[in-house]
Amino acid sequence: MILPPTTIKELKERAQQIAGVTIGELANRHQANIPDDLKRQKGWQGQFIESCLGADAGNLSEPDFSKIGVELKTLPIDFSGRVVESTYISVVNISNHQGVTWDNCATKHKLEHILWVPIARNKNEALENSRIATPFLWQPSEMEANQLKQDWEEVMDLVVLGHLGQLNARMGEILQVRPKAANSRVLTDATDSEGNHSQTLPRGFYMRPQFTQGLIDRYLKR
DNA sequence: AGGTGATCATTA
DNA sequence: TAATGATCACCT
Repeated sequence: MILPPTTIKELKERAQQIAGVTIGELANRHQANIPDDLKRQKGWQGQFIESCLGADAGNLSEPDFSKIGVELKTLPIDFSGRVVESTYISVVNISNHQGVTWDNCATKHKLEHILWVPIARNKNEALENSRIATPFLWQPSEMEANQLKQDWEEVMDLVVLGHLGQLNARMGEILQVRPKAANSRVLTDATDSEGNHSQTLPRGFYMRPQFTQGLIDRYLKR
């Protein structure tokens, strides 16, 4: 176990130490085994980087580095710097949203300060050849923060009104809503538009690749 | 069951 | 081929 960083500076220094390193080299340093692929261990890279940097929030709905309020996100890119996937942020609270506002929700807290760890890989190439690019700390600008809030509130307004059928992945400029469950048969409790109990597929908030591509372009390129 | 970490796989 | 919908592993 690696102790959690107690300052932003300490986290920065740790992040800098993995810049440019391949997953294979990092696994050697930590005497960790690398899976053959991610088909059955989709979160392996993210959890591996977490353990390397000392994330301590476990599966609490709080930022990974609890003492300094920083969330860690690995960001898959290809070797030309293209973002290849969306970024999961948090669950959409469908069944227990009473009293939850943008300002007190876990989604906002996670988005307030993120350490992005871009990891480049070629599809169909061994995971050990993935290479960590330069990690960077990011905080939303005022405009970005406003847009994030708007995206979140549009979704939660539908949830509060019980208009769950209107939730879809086309909503949202930065954040979108997509299924987040073990499979499509999983159900979570909900309330429909007439106030009756119902059930629906659990959803999560994801950052659109177009947005994270903008971050990569800003931070990783000149 | 519902969070965390996400990527896979099919559709449009 | 980008985007949507589906899925996998681990943890509490």
